[in-house]
Amino acid sequence: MPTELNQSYDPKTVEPKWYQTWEESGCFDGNVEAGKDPFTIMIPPPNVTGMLHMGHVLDNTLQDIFIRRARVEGKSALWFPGTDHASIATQVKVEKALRAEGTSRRELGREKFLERAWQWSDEHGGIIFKQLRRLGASCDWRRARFTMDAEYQRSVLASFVELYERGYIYRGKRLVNWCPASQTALSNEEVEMKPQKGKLYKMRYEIVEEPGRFVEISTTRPETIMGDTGVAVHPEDERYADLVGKHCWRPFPRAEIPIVADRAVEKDFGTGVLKVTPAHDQVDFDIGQRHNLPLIDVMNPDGTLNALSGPEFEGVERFKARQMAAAKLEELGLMVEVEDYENNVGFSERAGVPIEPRLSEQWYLKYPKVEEAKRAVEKGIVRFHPKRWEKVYLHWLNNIQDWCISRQLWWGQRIPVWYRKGADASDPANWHVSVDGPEDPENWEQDEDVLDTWASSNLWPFATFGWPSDDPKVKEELDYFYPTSMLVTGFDIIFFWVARMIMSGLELTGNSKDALTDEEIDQRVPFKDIFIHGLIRDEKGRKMSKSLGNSPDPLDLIEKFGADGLRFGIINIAPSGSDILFSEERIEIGRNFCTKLWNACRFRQMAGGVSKNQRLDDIVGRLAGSELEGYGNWILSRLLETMAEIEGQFSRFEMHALAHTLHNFFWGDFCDWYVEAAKAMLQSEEDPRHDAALAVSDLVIRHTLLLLHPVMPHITEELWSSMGYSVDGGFIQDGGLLTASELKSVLEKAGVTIDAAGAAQIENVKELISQARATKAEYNVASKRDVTLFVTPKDNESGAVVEANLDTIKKLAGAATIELRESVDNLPGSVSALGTVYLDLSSAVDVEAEKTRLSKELEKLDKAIQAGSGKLKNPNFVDKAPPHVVDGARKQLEDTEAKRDEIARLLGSL
RNA sequence: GCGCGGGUAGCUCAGUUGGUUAGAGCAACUGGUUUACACCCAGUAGGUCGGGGGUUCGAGUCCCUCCUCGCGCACCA
Repeated sequence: MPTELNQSYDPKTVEPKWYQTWEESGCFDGNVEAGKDPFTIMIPPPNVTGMLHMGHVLDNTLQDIFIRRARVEGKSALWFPGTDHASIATQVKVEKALRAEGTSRRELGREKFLERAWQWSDEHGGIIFKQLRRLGASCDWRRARFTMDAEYQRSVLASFVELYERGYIYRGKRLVNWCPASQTALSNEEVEMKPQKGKLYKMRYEIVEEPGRFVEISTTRPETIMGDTGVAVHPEDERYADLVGKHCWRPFPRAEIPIVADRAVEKDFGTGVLKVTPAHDQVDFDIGQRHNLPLIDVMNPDGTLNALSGPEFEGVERFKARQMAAAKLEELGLMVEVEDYENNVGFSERAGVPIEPRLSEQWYLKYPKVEEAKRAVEKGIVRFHPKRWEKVYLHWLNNIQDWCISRQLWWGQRIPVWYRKGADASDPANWHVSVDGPEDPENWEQDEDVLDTWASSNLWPFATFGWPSDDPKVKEELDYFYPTSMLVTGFDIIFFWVARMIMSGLELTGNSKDALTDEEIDQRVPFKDIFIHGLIRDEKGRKMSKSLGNSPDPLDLIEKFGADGLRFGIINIAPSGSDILFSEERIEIGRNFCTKLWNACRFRQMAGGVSKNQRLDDIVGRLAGSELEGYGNWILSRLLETMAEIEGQFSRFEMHALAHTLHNFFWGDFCDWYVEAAKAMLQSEEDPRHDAALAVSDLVIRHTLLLLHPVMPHITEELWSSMGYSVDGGFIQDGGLLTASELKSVLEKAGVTIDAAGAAQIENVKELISQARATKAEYNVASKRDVTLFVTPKDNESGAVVEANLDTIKKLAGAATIELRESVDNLPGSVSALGTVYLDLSSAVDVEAEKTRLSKELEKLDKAIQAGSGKLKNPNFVDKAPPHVVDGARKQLEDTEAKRDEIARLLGSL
């Protein structure tokens, strides 16, 4: 039942009301529905303890738009929500809390620590779900999954076991990126290279075989001298050729170390001599391997030096040790010089400290189906939007290295490997790898480590459904919803997450196979379209961050602008694929648009009779048979154009343009022109156009609501119901949005035809009105509503159009009378396609001002004519350009010349 | 070093395959309460499309080159 709208729109009451109604009704539930096409999006799971920030607002608004559009189109839409345990991030937070209490995870022990972590995630978790609800996210909350749920954990362990059995997972001892703060290994992707200002120390080592002779060596890390087990030069470096095979003295602890030749050394850098510390540098490690140099690890896991570095360094923190080592070199007279130096240092992304290459034993994944993952994108089975991200993705895959998946953390899925007690743990014969563990656990010890967070989230598109399982329901749902329709995320996790999901989907969602056909790829990929959006930055282009305090709380913005206002605002300012400069001012447009929509509907309600709105057929029936008047024809043709435009924008993922299209159509075309023109027809109920004008309004509003609903779900739902469109209390999502061509044929079947030529005439009428308004403004009578206008029509047809639209022209231009004349002299006028419109001034015309204005216009037209005629005189243009372009140019020139002549005449008549 | 993206009105951005006199929103300015809306209405002004060269009948759009800003990857101790 339609209800009367309040004077102003209040999102604070309307939005929560509808959200609750929706959720209670189960209308967000995504179910297998035979006969309906599925449309699935898996949410990029936010951190379980995370709070909603602007990035989430953008990401989830976009997802909700696609999901709700799918529902309005009659698909079975499933938006699958959940949260990620964020192993390292969460553990860091819990440990921080423990430190504040004066304790630590080690003191607590694994079991107690995990209790605390669970407690933490229970307390802080779920907040973001509430916030997403407030934003209007239409997730199927029944299904919400957490990556630490028992069932999900089993999926993760099952994937480990499966990949192990298929030979992709192995254990290896090598240099890893070690984070001394979190004391865990990290993957290459978790290391961020940052330029650092430091020192380059040039020192000298004495040659053992030639006392008194020294080689000079540059280093940025003197604290690792104690781990040096060699010195290397380039094999073709003549300066040092005679030294290769000899030895030099490592100053402390003093020892002889060999001089080797290796191609990894850059001749031209520094002195061309490299100190080799195999245990603390990747390049050095490789050199060491090639020359059988021993490894001396001089550091503890926490970044302090150990006993091997000598008594005076033992227990000293690494940066302190650097200074001490430098001082000691000075003392020994071995320092040659120290200069300021900037180089790139790897930082732990989470803990923010420099990582330490460290030798340790870890679990690695050799990525499966790399070739297929490339092929999926190269062949367009999986498509990035914008397309340029394909290159980034492929580049990463082309340089892919095995992934270190074990973490020395406790919060996460514990690696499902057991080692036989008392046996050689390095021998796989003594391993037990399974989801449930050995049957005689007393004889085994489980691996202490957990898996990298991303090693669990990369299963998200299928593990959430219960994979792997023999349950027919799981199979049925996967068959129906998987591969999912699209993924919406930021470019910052293309490597971390997107690429890995594709590879795990390819490997795990079917039988073990060495190679896949294109068809198999098509069935196994986790999604078909990847919509990559930019990051939100502040108005100065800086990243939003807590420390800068430049990140607004989305809930404050919702308070101010409403969730719908914020949603529209953020989409409206988000250019496709590049970063978004956020400013609150730019969100206002969303709130203003809500208000406009509300008021336009309120205006329509005041005219009465909205109870006849229910079905599309009802409205179309009210139009049937009668011929559409000009503006009605025009706005309906604009509606069909707009609908078609939006269909294209959805298919091309142009959400930014979508917002503009909707805004322009509803505000610029419907409110500013149609409604204003319709006022003239609504003035009297006897006006023969009265009922049709109402029906046209109803048709436009109905479709605007349907088109806008994905972007602004709450207000459109409220209006859908208040304006009487709801059938038996049904939601707008069941409104059955037709395509532009479907709607066109529905109208045609009812005898309502949209006439393109008629619509073009109205565009001309609009132009004439604008010209009249401009002339009035020029003479400072813009606000007078009783002026007289004269029109000298261009031809009979134009005259007829003006006659036919006389009352709306009067209304919209603000004139009491309009007279059609053969000619008019001595009055200011403007030229339009239909003819010249003059302003009748009772007072004298400011001839000089008018001359200036017209001369300026004349000048502009002359320029255009010159360009146009020059073009047409050019035989090359006439011969080579396609005929329609030449005709267009000719027509253009004629029109412009006519306009020029008319203005010249006006000017002359003054 | 390799790669990607941007440089169009004061600001933020559109500008499909090259084809009318390059658009929008905001800000500015002028004038306004008319059957909803000042979160409004009407109007005005503002751009040699980063520079240079080329292809073409025709270039904001294609090619080359340079400048400039941002980002990613790699990395020499």
